[in-house]
Amino acid sequence: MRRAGLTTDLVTRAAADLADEAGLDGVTVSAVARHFGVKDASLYSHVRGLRDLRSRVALLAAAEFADLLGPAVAGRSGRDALVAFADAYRGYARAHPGRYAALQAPVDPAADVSAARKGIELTYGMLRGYGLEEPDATDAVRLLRSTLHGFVDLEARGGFNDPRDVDASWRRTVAALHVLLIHWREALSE
Amino acid sequence: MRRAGLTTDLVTRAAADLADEAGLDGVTVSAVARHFGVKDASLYSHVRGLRDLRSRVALLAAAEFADLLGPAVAGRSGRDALVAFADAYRGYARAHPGRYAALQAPVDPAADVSAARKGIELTYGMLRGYGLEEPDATDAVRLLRSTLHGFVDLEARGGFNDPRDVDASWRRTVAALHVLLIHWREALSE
DNA sequence: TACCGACGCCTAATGACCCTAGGCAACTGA
DNA sequence: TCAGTTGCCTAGGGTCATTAGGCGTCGGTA
Repeated sequence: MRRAGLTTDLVTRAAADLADEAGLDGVTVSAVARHFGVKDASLYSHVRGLRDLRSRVALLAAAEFADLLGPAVAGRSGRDALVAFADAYRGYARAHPGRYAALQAPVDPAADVSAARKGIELTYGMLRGYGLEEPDATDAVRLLRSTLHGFVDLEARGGFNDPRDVDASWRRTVAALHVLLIHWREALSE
Repeated sequence: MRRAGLTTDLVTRAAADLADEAGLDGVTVSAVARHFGVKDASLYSHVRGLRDLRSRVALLAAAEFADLLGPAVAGRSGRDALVAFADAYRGYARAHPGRYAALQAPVDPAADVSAARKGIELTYGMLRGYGLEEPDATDAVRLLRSTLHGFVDLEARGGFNDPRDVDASWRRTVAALHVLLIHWREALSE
């Protein structure tokens, strides 16, 4: 009987692809097993279970995401960096909706969170060009993450029904964030 | 054998409460049946199935949400209206995380979407005080929804790890949105 | 009050899916 | 070549969604 030649990595990649196609809820042990033409139980040698599988997808996505965002901001600053960062962010979420969703799921505390932290650090680094210091930097990062995530999440769920071009709204949104960050100090002294 | 006295409405309410306690994924036919001390199959006289049940929770939430947001903005305008709106928005999401999550799920096309539309209209109405016209209004509504939803969603998922006070970040975020809306025209002509 | 029809809740049964335990065969390296 | 590892399997138990069909309970009517 031929072996399928599974590995933890192969299984994780298949799960990630499945997530993008069928949604994060579509990532099931059975579905992945089916994809490899293998019985459910066979996957348990490579993956601890469903939680573990989804966790691994999240980790994979976090690494990919950071690898995309890093180059986007490298060598840029200010508005250029923000636009590149935001476009890369939205681009990933659109190209890989399931992976992006996995990214939002609560992380297994035992997992390696370095990739996730790298993403946050990239955001802080990008904002350094706007000259914000604590606690403003934290507030600004939160605002930025909120807006980008919110837009992308609503878009993925089909939350924008109006015919008005969503791309245009996106550009406006990113532009608005830029204006905000520039005038942060003077506008928002508490 | 005593009857439990179920109705579609009772079942929906129980499901909504369950969503807030156990998350939207915790809303299952079995769990609701268990709550009433009834067999799973018994619920199918009142609800078409799991999809229908969750749909009804979303509808219930949409109505509650609109009933909360409406009074919050009534009689206010400008910054006051925005702050009241935003605080009511976040307040609902925090008090009813499962209902809020249900609100984001794709709506059954056959369902009554009037409550959802009412929420959007409230947002447009609130922005009227800022003197925005199309297409700026649509862009502004999208930015607003994105930021509020993003913040609330990240907060619910425990996405804000820093010790810095999340309430303070929220106030800053809402203040930032206000500044943005005031200067929308001059700052963002494309 | 006695009956009757409607329907509320039940049992039974199927099919997904998650997961564990234990076995055999297919690779791997000495 | 042969032994050990381990990849994948069978068997089996549990939860959950859903359908079909039955029975007893309740409200209304004679």
